[in-house]
Amino acid sequence: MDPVSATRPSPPEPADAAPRGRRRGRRAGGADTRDALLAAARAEFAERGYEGATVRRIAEVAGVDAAMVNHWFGGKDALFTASLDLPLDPEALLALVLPGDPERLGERITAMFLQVWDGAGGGPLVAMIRSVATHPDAARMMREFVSRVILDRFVGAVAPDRPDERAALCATQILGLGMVRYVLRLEPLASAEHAEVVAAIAPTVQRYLTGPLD
Amino acid sequence: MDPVSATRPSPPEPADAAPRGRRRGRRAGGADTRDALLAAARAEFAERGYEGATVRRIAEVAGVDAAMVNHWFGGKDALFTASLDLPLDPEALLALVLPGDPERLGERITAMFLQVWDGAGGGPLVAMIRSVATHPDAARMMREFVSRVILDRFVGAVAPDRPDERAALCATQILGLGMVRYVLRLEPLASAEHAEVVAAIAPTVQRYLTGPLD
DNA sequence: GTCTATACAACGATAGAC
DNA sequence: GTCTATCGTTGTATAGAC
Repeated sequence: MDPVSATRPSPPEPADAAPRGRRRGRRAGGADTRDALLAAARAEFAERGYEGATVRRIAEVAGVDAAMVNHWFGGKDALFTASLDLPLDPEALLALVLPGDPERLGERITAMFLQVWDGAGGGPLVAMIRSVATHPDAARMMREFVSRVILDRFVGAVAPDRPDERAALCATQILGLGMVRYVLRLEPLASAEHAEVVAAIAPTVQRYLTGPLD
Repeated sequence: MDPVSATRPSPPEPADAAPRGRRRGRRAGGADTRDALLAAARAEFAERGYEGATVRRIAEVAGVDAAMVNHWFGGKDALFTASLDLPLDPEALLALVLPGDPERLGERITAMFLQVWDGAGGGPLVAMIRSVATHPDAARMMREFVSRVILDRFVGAVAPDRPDERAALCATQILGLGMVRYVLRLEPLASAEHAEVVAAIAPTVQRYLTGPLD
Protein backbone atom coordinates (compact mmCIF):
# COMPACT_ATOMS: atom_id res chain seq x y z
CA MET A 1 0.00 0.00 0.00
CA ASP A 2 1.22 3.43 -0.82
CA PRO A 3 2.39 5.57 2.08
CA VAL A 4 -0.22 8.27 1.76
CA SER A 5 -3.35 6.20 1.85
CA ALA A 6 -1.73 3.95 4.41
CA THR A 7 -2.24 6.70 6.92
CA ARG A 8 -5.94 6.74 6.29
CA PRO A 9 -7.99 5.24 9.08
CA SER A 10 -10.30 3.07 6.97
CA PRO A 11 -8.68 0.97 4.27
CA PRO A 12 -10.76 0.57 1.14
CA GLU A 13 -11.13 -3.19 1.09
CA PRO A 14 -14.56 -4.09 2.43
CA ALA A 15 -15.56 -6.71 -0.11
CA ASP A 16 -14.63 -10.01 1.45
CA ALA A 17 -13.92 -9.55 5.14
CA ALA A 18 -17.15 -8.02 6.36
CA PRO A 19 -20.24 -6.92 4.44
CA ARG A 20 -20.15 -3.65 6.40
CA GLY A 21 -22.41 -0.75 5.57
CA ARG A 22 -22.54 -1.17 1.80
CA ARG A 23 -26.26 -1.14 2.04
CA ARG A 24 -28.33 1.39 0.27
CA GLY A 25 -30.03 4.24 1.92
CA ARG A 26 -29.04 6.85 4.39
CA ARG A 27 -26.05 5.92 6.45
CA ALA A 28 -26.37 5.74 10.23
CA GLY A 29 -25.39 8.93 11.99
CA GLY A 30 -21.69 9.52 12.58
CA ALA A 31 -20.26 8.53 9.23
CA ASP A 32 -19.70 11.86 7.49
CA THR A 33 -19.45 11.09 3.82
CA ARG A 34 -18.56 14.63 2.81
CA ASP A 35 -15.62 14.91 5.14
CA ALA A 36 -14.39 11.45 4.20
CA LEU A 37 -14.49 12.43 0.55
CA LEU A 38 -12.61 15.64 1.25
CA ALA A 39 -9.88 13.86 3.17
CA ALA A 40 -9.51 11.20 0.53
CA ALA A 41 -9.51 13.82 -2.22
CA ARG A 42 -6.70 15.77 -0.55
CA ALA A 43 -4.58 12.66 -0.29
CA GLU A 44 -5.25 11.49 -3.83
CA PHE A 45 -4.90 14.88 -5.50
CA ALA A 46 -1.68 15.52 -3.60
CA GLU A 47 -0.21 12.19 -4.56
CA ARG A 48 -1.36 11.82 -8.14
CA GLY A 49 -2.34 15.30 -9.25
CA TYR A 50 -5.64 16.33 -10.76
CA GLU A 51 -5.45 14.17 -13.85
CA GLY A 52 -3.93 11.20 -12.11
CA ALA A 53 -6.50 11.07 -9.35
CA THR A 54 -9.81 9.40 -10.18
CA VAL A 55 -13.20 10.00 -8.68
CA ARG A 56 -13.70 6.29 -8.28
CA ARG A 57 -10.47 5.83 -6.38
CA ILE A 58 -11.21 8.79 -4.11
CA ALA A 59 -14.64 7.38 -3.35
CA GLU A 60 -13.12 3.97 -2.72
CA VAL A 61 -10.63 5.41 -0.25
CA ALA A 62 -13.44 7.30 1.42
CA GLY A 63 -15.44 4.08 1.59
CA VAL A 64 -18.44 5.44 -0.31
CA ASP A 65 -19.85 5.29 -3.79
CA ALA A 66 -18.39 7.41 -6.58
CA ALA A 67 -21.75 9.03 -7.15
CA MET A 68 -21.36 10.74 -3.79
CA VAL A 69 -18.80 13.07 -5.37
CA ASN A 70 -21.45 14.41 -7.68
CA HIS A 71 -24.04 14.51 -4.99
CA TRP A 72 -21.96 16.44 -2.47
CA PHE A 73 -19.72 18.57 -4.68
CA GLY A 74 -21.12 18.51 -8.19
CA GLY A 75 -18.18 16.95 -9.92
CA LYS A 76 -14.45 16.37 -9.93
CA ASP A 77 -13.65 20.03 -10.50
CA ALA A 78 -15.64 21.23 -7.54
CA LEU A 79 -14.22 18.48 -5.34
CA PHE A 80 -10.73 19.57 -6.29
CA THR A 81 -11.29 23.22 -5.48
CA ALA A 82 -13.04 22.22 -2.27
CA SER A 83 -10.10 20.03 -1.28
CA LEU A 84 -7.79 23.05 -1.58
CA ASP A 85 -9.56 24.53 1.44
CA LEU A 86 -9.37 28.04 0.04
CA PRO A 87 -10.69 30.76 2.31
CA LEU A 88 -12.71 32.22 -0.56
CA ASP A 89 -14.79 30.95 -3.42
CA PRO A 90 -12.85 31.61 -6.61
CA GLU A 91 -15.89 31.02 -8.78
CA ALA A 92 -17.86 33.75 -7.08
CA LEU A 93 -14.95 36.19 -7.24
CA LEU A 94 -14.44 35.46 -10.91
CA ALA A 95 -18.08 36.06 -11.69
CA LEU A 96 -17.90 39.27 -9.71
CA VAL A 97 -14.92 40.79 -11.47
CA LEU A 98 -15.17 39.48 -15.01
CA PRO A 99 -18.04 41.60 -16.40
CA GLY A 100 -17.18 45.09 -17.51
CA ASP A 101 -14.75 46.80 -19.84
CA PRO A 102 -12.05 44.27 -20.77
CA GLU A 103 -9.54 47.09 -21.05
CA ARG A 104 -9.99 47.85 -17.36
CA LEU A 105 -10.01 44.26 -16.18
CA GLY A 106 -6.50 44.66 -14.77
CA GLU A 107 -7.78 47.32 -12.40
CA ARG A 108 -10.63 45.18 -11.17
CA ILE A 109 -8.40 42.15 -10.67
CA THR A 110 -5.76 44.07 -8.76
CA ALA A 111 -8.32 45.82 -6.61
CA MET A 112 -10.07 42.54 -5.88
CA PHE A 113 -6.92 40.83 -4.68
CA LEU A 114 -6.03 43.81 -2.52
CA GLN A 115 -9.46 43.86 -0.97
CA VAL A 116 -9.54 40.13 -0.35
CA TRP A 117 -6.03 39.89 1.06
CA ASP A 118 -6.24 43.05 3.12
CA GLY A 119 -9.50 41.88 4.61
CA ALA A 120 -7.86 38.69 5.80
CA GLY A 121 -4.78 40.53 7.01
CA GLY A 122 -2.73 38.59 4.52
CA GLY A 123 -2.65 35.59 6.85
CA PRO A 124 -4.14 32.99 4.54
CA LEU A 125 -1.94 34.21 1.72
CA VAL A 126 1.19 33.82 3.80
CA ALA A 127 0.07 30.38 4.87
CA MET A 128 -0.57 29.44 1.27
CA ILE A 129 2.83 30.68 0.13
CA ARG A 130 4.53 28.85 2.95
CA SER A 131 2.68 25.66 2.15
CA VAL A 132 3.46 25.93 -1.55
CA ALA A 133 7.12 26.67 -0.89
CA THR A 134 7.41 23.81 1.59
CA HIS A 135 5.46 20.94 0.04
CA PRO A 136 5.89 20.13 -3.64
CA ASP A 137 2.50 18.45 -3.57
CA ALA A 138 0.89 21.70 -2.50
CA ALA A 139 2.74 23.48 -5.27
CA ARG A 140 1.39 21.05 -7.83
CA MET A 141 -2.16 21.37 -6.55
CA MET A 142 -1.91 25.14 -6.61
CA ARG A 143 -0.41 25.04 -10.08
CA GLU A 144 -3.17 22.83 -11.40
CA PHE A 145 -5.76 24.99 -9.69
CA VAL A 146 -4.40 28.09 -11.40
CA SER A 147 -4.30 26.31 -14.74
CA ARG A 148 -7.77 24.90 -14.40
CA VAL A 149 -9.72 27.74 -12.86
CA ILE A 150 -7.84 30.92 -13.60
CA LEU A 151 -6.71 29.94 -17.06
CA ASP A 152 -9.56 27.97 -18.51
CA ARG A 153 -12.40 30.04 -17.13
CA PHE A 154 -10.88 33.46 -16.88
CA VAL A 155 -7.95 34.49 -19.01
CA GLY A 156 -9.15 32.38 -21.88
CA ALA A 157 -12.34 34.40 -22.04
CA VAL A 158 -10.44 37.66 -22.40
CA ALA A 159 -7.16 36.79 -24.11
CA PRO A 160 -7.58 34.28 -26.90
CA ASP A 161 -3.95 34.39 -28.02
CA ARG A 162 -1.39 32.67 -25.81
CA PRO A 163 -3.78 32.43 -22.86
CA ASP A 164 -1.56 30.23 -20.71
CA GLU A 165 1.40 32.54 -21.08
CA ARG A 166 -0.79 35.51 -20.19
CA ALA A 167 -2.19 33.70 -17.18
CA ALA A 168 1.27 32.83 -15.90
CA LEU A 169 2.41 36.41 -16.38
CA CYS A 170 -0.58 37.73 -14.47
CA ALA A 171 0.26 35.28 -11.73
CA THR A 172 3.78 36.69 -11.46
CA GLN A 173 2.54 40.22 -10.87
CA ILE A 174 -0.29 39.29 -8.52
CA LEU A 175 1.74 36.80 -6.50
CA GLY A 176 4.69 39.20 -6.42
CA LEU A 177 2.46 41.93 -5.07
CA GLY A 178 1.27 39.57 -2.38
CA MET A 179 4.82 38.57 -1.52
CA VAL A 180 6.05 42.14 -1.17
CA ARG A 181 3.01 43.59 0.58
CA TYR A 182 2.05 40.79 2.95
CA VAL A 183 5.06 38.53 3.36
CA LEU A 184 8.06 40.78 2.97
CA ARG A 185 6.07 43.84 4.10
CA LEU A 186 8.33 46.09 2.11
CA GLU A 187 7.50 49.78 2.37
CA PRO A 188 5.98 51.88 0.98
CA LEU A 189 3.95 49.17 -0.75
CA ALA A 190 3.02 47.43 2.48
CA SER A 191 1.12 50.46 3.76
CA ALA A 192 0.08 52.14 0.52
CA GLU A 193 -3.54 52.90 -0.22
CA HIS A 194 -5.38 50.57 -2.54
CA ALA A 195 -5.81 53.27 -5.16
CA GLU A 196 -2.10 53.95 -5.31
CA VAL A 197 -1.22 50.28 -5.57
CA VAL A 198 -3.81 49.74 -8.28
CA ALA A 199 -2.51 52.74 -10.22
CA ALA A 200 0.98 51.26 -10.29
CA ILE A 201 0.21 47.55 -10.67
CA ALA A 202 -2.93 47.41 -12.79
CA PRO A 203 -1.28 48.58 -16.03
CA THR A 204 1.08 45.63 -15.80
CA VAL A 205 -1.75 43.15 -15.29
CA GLN A 206 -3.65 44.79 -18.11
CA ARG A 207 -0.72 44.46 -20.47
CA TYR A 208 -0.32 40.81 -19.55
CA LEU A 209 -4.02 40.26 -20.21
CA THR A 210 -4.61 42.11 -23.47
CA GLY A 211 -1.41 43.95 -24.42
CA PRO A 212 1.59 42.95 -26.49
CA LEU A 213 3.83 40.40 -24.83
CA ASP A 214 7.07 41.46 -26.50
CA MET B 1 35.38 39.67 -10.75
CA ASP B 2 33.12 36.70 -10.87
CA PRO B 3 29.82 37.74 -9.36
CA VAL B 4 28.66 34.24 -8.66
CA SER B 5 31.49 33.17 -6.44
CA ALA B 6 30.90 35.85 -3.87
CA THR B 7 33.66 37.62 -2.07
CA ARG B 8 33.46 36.24 1.40
CA PRO B 9 33.83 38.59 4.31
CA SER B 10 36.89 38.04 6.40
CA PRO B 11 36.53 36.67 9.90
CA PRO B 12 36.08 39.38 12.46
CA GLU B 13 39.29 40.87 13.72
CA PRO B 14 39.90 42.83 16.87
CA ALA B 15 39.15 46.50 16.54
CA ASP B 16 42.69 47.53 17.30
CA ALA B 17 44.16 45.17 14.75
CA ALA B 18 46.96 46.51 12.65
CA PRO B 19 46.36 46.84 8.88
CA ARG B 20 45.83 43.61 7.04
CA GLY B 21 49.24 42.07 7.05
CA ARG B 22 49.35 41.37 10.77
CA ARG B 23 47.87 38.06 11.89
CA ARG B 24 46.91 37.21 15.40
CA GLY B 25 46.15 33.84 16.88
CA ARG B 26 46.04 30.57 15.05
CA ARG B 27 44.80 30.49 11.47
CA ALA B 28 45.45 26.96 10.31
CA GLY B 29 42.39 25.36 8.73
CA GLY B 30 40.01 28.09 9.79
CA ALA B 31 38.48 28.63 6.38
CA ASP B 32 37.47 24.98 6.22
CA THR B 33 35.41 25.42 9.36
CA ARG B 34 33.67 28.44 7.91
CA ASP B 35 32.87 26.70 4.63
CA ALA B 36 31.62 23.63 6.43
CA LEU B 37 29.35 25.78 8.56
CA LEU B 38 27.98 27.57 5.51
CA ALA B 39 27.29 24.36 3.66
CA ALA B 40 25.58 22.83 6.67
CA ALA B 41 23.59 26.00 7.26
CA ARG B 42 22.39 26.09 3.68
CA ALA B 43 21.19 22.52 3.91
CA GLU B 44 19.55 22.92 7.30
CA PHE B 45 17.87 26.24 6.53
CA ALA B 46 16.61 24.88 3.23
CA GLU B 47 15.22 21.77 4.83
CA ARG B 48 13.76 23.10 8.06
CA GLY B 49 13.45 26.84 7.58
CA TYR B 50 14.90 29.45 9.88
CA GLU B 51 13.01 28.42 12.98
CA GLY B 52 13.35 24.71 12.49
CA ALA B 53 17.08 24.76 11.97
CA THR B 54 19.22 24.83 15.11
CA VAL B 55 22.72 26.14 15.57
CA ARG B 56 23.68 22.95 17.39
CA ARG B 57 22.47 20.79 14.54
CA ILE B 58 24.24 22.94 11.95
CA ALA B 59 27.47 22.74 13.88
CA GLU B 60 27.01 19.02 14.31
CA VAL B 61 26.54 18.53 10.58
CA ALA B 62 29.58 20.71 9.93
CA GLY B 63 31.57 18.64 12.40
CA VAL B 64 32.62 21.59 14.53
CA ASP B 65 31.65 23.09 17.85
CA ALA B 66 28.55 25.27 18.03
CA ALA B 67 30.62 28.16 19.31
CA MET B 68 32.22 28.42 15.88
CA VAL B 69 28.97 29.93 14.58
CA ASN B 70 29.36 32.85 16.91
CA HIS B 71 33.04 33.15 16.17
CA TRP B 72 32.77 33.19 12.40
CA PHE B 73 29.42 34.85 11.86
CA GLY B 74 28.30 36.43 15.11
CA GLY B 75 25.10 34.45 15.57
CA LYS B 76 22.31 32.53 13.94
CA ASP B 77 20.90 35.60 12.19
CA ALA B 78 24.19 36.49 10.59
CA LEU B 79 24.76 32.91 9.59
CA PHE B 80 21.38 32.86 7.92
CA THR B 81 21.99 36.02 5.91
CA ALA B 82 25.43 34.77 5.02
CA SER B 83 23.95 31.53 3.73
CA LEU B 84 21.49 33.53 1.65
CA ASP B 85 24.06 35.91 0.24
CA LEU B 86 26.41 33.17 -0.69
CA PRO B 87 25.13 32.13 -4.13
CA LEU B 88 25.34 35.68 -5.45
CA ASP B 89 27.33 38.69 -4.47
CA PRO B 90 24.90 41.59 -4.82
CA GLU B 91 27.69 44.13 -5.00
CA ALA B 92 29.34 42.45 -7.95
CA LEU B 93 26.04 41.86 -9.71
CA LEU B 94 25.07 45.48 -9.27
CA ALA B 95 28.35 46.66 -10.68
CA LEU B 96 27.91 44.24 -13.55
CA VAL B 97 24.39 45.22 -14.56
CA LEU B 98 24.19 48.90 -13.71
CA PRO B 99 26.34 50.43 -16.47
CA GLY B 100 24.71 50.85 -19.85
CA ASP B 101 21.59 52.42 -21.26
CA PRO B 102 19.27 53.23 -18.34
CA GLU B 103 16.29 52.66 -20.58
CA ARG B 104 17.33 49.03 -21.04
CA LEU B 105 18.18 48.41 -17.42
CA GLY B 106 15.00 46.39 -16.96
CA GLU B 107 16.23 43.90 -19.53
CA ARG B 108 19.59 43.49 -17.84
CA ILE B 109 18.03 43.09 -14.41
CA THR B 110 15.51 40.49 -15.55
CA ALA B 111 18.12 38.56 -17.49
CA MET B 112 20.48 38.66 -14.53
CA PHE B 113 17.95 37.19 -12.13
CA LEU B 114 17.03 34.49 -14.61
CA GLN B 115 20.65 33.55 -15.10
CA VAL B 116 21.44 33.49 -11.40
CA TRP B 117 18.35 31.56 -10.38
CA ASP B 118 18.45 29.12 -13.26
CA GLY B 119 22.08 28.42 -12.53
CA ALA B 120 21.22 27.46 -9.00
CA GLY B 121 18.20 25.43 -10.10
CA GLY B 122 16.00 27.76 -8.10
CA GLY B 123 16.86 25.91 -4.90
CA PRO B 124 18.21 28.81 -2.87
CA LEU B 125 15.32 30.98 -3.99
CA VAL B 126 12.77 28.44 -2.82
CA ALA B 127 14.59 28.11 0.49
CA MET B 128 14.61 31.88 0.88
CA ILE B 129 10.91 32.20 0.15
CA ARG B 130 10.11 29.40 2.56
CA SER B 131 12.17 30.96 5.32
CA VAL B 132 10.74 34.41 4.66
CA ALA B 133 7.19 33.08 4.71
CA THR B 134 7.84 30.99 7.80
CA HIS B 135 9.77 33.27 10.11
CA PRO B 136 8.96 36.98 10.54
CA ASP B 137 12.56 37.66 11.53
CA ALA B 138 13.71 36.24 8.24
CA ALA B 139 11.21 38.48 6.47
CA ARG B 140 12.55 41.46 8.38
CA MET B 141 16.14 40.59 7.49
CA MET B 142 15.30 40.13 3.86
CA ARG B 143 13.29 43.34 3.85
CA GLU B 144 16.17 45.30 5.33
CA PHE B 145 18.55 43.63 2.94
CA VAL B 146 16.42 44.62 -0.03
CA SER B 147 16.03 48.15 1.27
CA ARG B 148 19.70 48.63 1.92
CA VAL B 149 21.21 47.07 -1.18
CA ILE B 150 18.60 47.25 -3.90
CA LEU B 151 17.20 50.61 -2.94
CA ASP B 152 20.13 52.67 -1.76
CA ARG B 153 22.73 51.46 -4.19
CA PHE B 154 20.69 50.59 -7.21
CA VAL B 155 17.31 52.11 -7.85
CA GLY B 156 18.34 55.38 -6.27
CA ALA B 157 21.04 55.80 -8.85
CA VAL B 158 18.58 55.46 -11.72
CA ALA B 159 15.24 56.72 -10.43
CA PRO B 160 15.54 59.80 -8.30
CA ASP B 161 11.80 60.29 -7.88
CA ARG B 162 10.02 57.94 -5.46
CA PRO B 163 12.93 55.48 -5.40
CA ASP B 164 11.55 53.33 -2.58
CA GLU B 165 8.22 52.88 -4.31
CA ARG B 166 10.00 51.97 -7.54
CA ALA B 167 12.21 49.51 -5.69
CA ALA B 168 9.23 47.82 -4.06
CA LEU B 169 7.44 47.61 -7.39
CA CYS B 170 10.49 46.04 -9.02
CA ALA B 171 10.58 43.57 -6.17
CA THR B 172 6.98 42.55 -6.85
CA GLN B 173 7.72 41.67 -10.46
CA ILE B 174 11.05 39.97 -9.82
CA LEU B 175 9.85 38.03 -6.79
CA GLY B 176 6.63 37.12 -8.57
CA LEU B 177 8.60 35.80 -11.50
CA GLY B 178 10.63 33.69 -9.10
CA MET B 179 7.51 32.38 -7.39
CA VAL B 180 5.83 31.35 -10.62
CA ARG B 181 8.90 29.95 -12.38
CA TYR B 182 10.70 28.18 -9.56
CA VAL B 183 8.20 27.57 -6.76
CA LEU B 184 4.87 27.14 -8.49
CA ARG B 185 6.57 25.94 -11.70
CA LEU B 186 3.65 27.19 -13.74
CA GLU B 187 3.93 26.57 -17.44
CA PRO B 188 4.78 27.89 -19.93
CA LEU B 189 6.85 30.28 -17.84
CA ALA B 190 8.65 27.54 -15.95
CA SER B 191 10.26 26.19 -19.12
CA ALA B 192 10.36 29.30 -21.28
CA GLU B 193 13.62 30.52 -22.76
CA HIS B 194 15.31 33.43 -21.08
CA ALA B 195 14.78 35.68 -24.08
CA GLU B 196 11.05 35.09 -24.08
CA VAL B 197 10.73 35.71 -20.37
CA VAL B 198 12.79 38.87 -20.64
CA ALA B 199 10.69 40.11 -23.53
CA ALA B 200 7.54 39.81 -21.46
CA ILE B 201 8.81 40.83 -18.02
CA ALA B 202 11.45 43.45 -18.71
CA PRO B 203 9.06 46.18 -19.90
CA THR B 204 7.32 45.97 -16.55
CA VAL B 205 10.56 46.30 -14.62
CA GLN B 206 11.59 49.14 -16.88
CA ARG B 207 8.36 51.01 -16.25
CA TYR B 208 8.77 50.54 -12.52
CA LEU B 209 12.31 51.87 -12.78
CA THR B 210 11.95 54.89 -15.04
CA GLY B 211 8.39 55.04 -16.35
CA PRO B 212 5.27 56.72 -15.02
CA LEU B 213 3.82 55.09 -11.90
CA ASP B 214 0.22 56.09 -12.49
C1' DG C 1 -45.90 9.46 5.79
C1' DT C 2 -41.84 12.82 3.61
C1' DC C 3 -37.17 13.64 2.72
C1' DT C 4 -32.62 12.52 1.45
C1' DA C 5 -28.30 10.22 1.70
C1' DT C 6 -26.93 6.31 -0.27
C1' DA C 7 -25.64 2.23 -3.55
C1' DC C 8 -25.94 0.32 -7.90
C1' DA C 9 -26.27 0.19 -12.80
C1' DA C 10 -25.54 2.16 -16.95
C1' DC C 11 -24.24 5.75 -20.33
C1' DG C 12 -21.03 8.24 -23.57
C1' DA C 13 -16.28 9.33 -24.10
C1' DT C 14 -11.60 8.16 -24.32
C1' DA C 15 -7.32 5.78 -24.40
C1' DG C 16 -4.60 1.78 -25.32
C1' DA C 17 -3.84 -3.12 -26.82
C1' DC C 18 -4.09 -6.09 -30.40
C1' DG D 1 -10.00 -1.23 -37.69
C1' DT D 2 -12.05 -3.90 -33.04
C1' DC D 3 -11.99 -4.88 -28.32
C1' DT D 4 -11.34 -3.75 -23.62
C1' DA D 5 -10.74 -1.16 -19.68
C1' DT D 6 -11.55 2.89 -17.28
C1' DC D 7 -12.87 7.40 -16.86
C1' DG D 8 -16.61 11.13 -15.22
C1' DT D 9 -21.18 11.44 -14.93
C1' DT D 10 -26.31 10.47 -14.60
C1' DG D 11 -30.63 8.04 -13.41
C1' DT D 12 -33.04 5.47 -10.17
C1' DA D 13 -34.47 2.51 -6.46
C1' DT D 14 -34.11 2.08 -1.49
C1' DA D 15 -32.99 2.31 3.43
C1' DG D 16 -33.01 5.03 7.09
C1' DA D 17 -33.62 9.58 9.47
C1' DC D 18 -37.21 12.83 10.36
